[in-house]
Amino acid sequence: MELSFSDDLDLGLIAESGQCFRWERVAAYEWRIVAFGRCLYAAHERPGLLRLSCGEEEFVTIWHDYLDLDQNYAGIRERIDRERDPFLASAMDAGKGIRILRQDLWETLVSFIISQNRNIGAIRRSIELLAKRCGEPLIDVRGRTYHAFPGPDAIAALTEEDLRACGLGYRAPYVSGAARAVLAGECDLEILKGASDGEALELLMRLKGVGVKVASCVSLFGLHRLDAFPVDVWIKRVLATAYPDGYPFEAYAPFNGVYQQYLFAYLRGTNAHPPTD
DNA sequence: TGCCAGGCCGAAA
DNA sequence: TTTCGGCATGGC
Repeated sequence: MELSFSDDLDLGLIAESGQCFRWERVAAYEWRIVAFGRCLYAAHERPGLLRLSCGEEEFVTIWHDYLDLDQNYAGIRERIDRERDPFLASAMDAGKGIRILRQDLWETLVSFIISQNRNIGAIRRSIELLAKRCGEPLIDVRGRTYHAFPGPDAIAALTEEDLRACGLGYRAPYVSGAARAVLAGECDLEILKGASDGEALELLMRLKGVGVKVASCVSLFGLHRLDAFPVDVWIKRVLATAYPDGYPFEAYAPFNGVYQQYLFAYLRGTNAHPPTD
């Protein structure tokens, strides 16, 4: 099907934004996206028009929400006083098209436990190995195999050796522990979804291997708490250099996480853009 | 090859 | 309460 859009939406920027790890570039303007046990091919056909490999029904039930298409990102950008914060203004110009995906909570939790102290390429690799090892094998619309992200039961059933074979290193017991905590109900994903922002952070950090940074990423990308503000080495750097007198968290609420994402993408120097002609 | 990565844990100060 | 060493591994 075709999807016409007028708000921010740049697949390349989203793919490289460090929030998702199962987007694979398959052509200049086309990505293969695995999420919620499905596989979607999405391509920039021309400005304002995507071509999607799914039908209307799957789009409405899955991908519309996944892409957060009910949120107005241009409006979120326009809240910023460009003269007062020229650095963020530049970051937004470069990152126009980024959206915060509504990803599966469990997958997001595991992904960001895996993410600690690793670069994005290595995170992708581990998640793919994990899915191959114990995720359900499926066939996409082009006949290629993909693997659904494994549930807590499948991951809990793996040995530490299995997990280390996915390149998890010392994070293996963290991933295993999270799976067991969810299975046992000690970490209730449904309760997390209904918790306040502060409660969600606190509950997530009860898991071993989940500190404030990972909990913030899970809040932002898995619970869609758009005010969550993950601070990694890149963000720490920009706070010290571009905002030596403090960062205006209060003024930027309740979208601190969205602005953080522009800053992150800007610092990492991603420059993927859809066709403009 | 070395440096670094969407950091966290546990101990020491 | 803050600081700091150690940690597994792979990308660049």
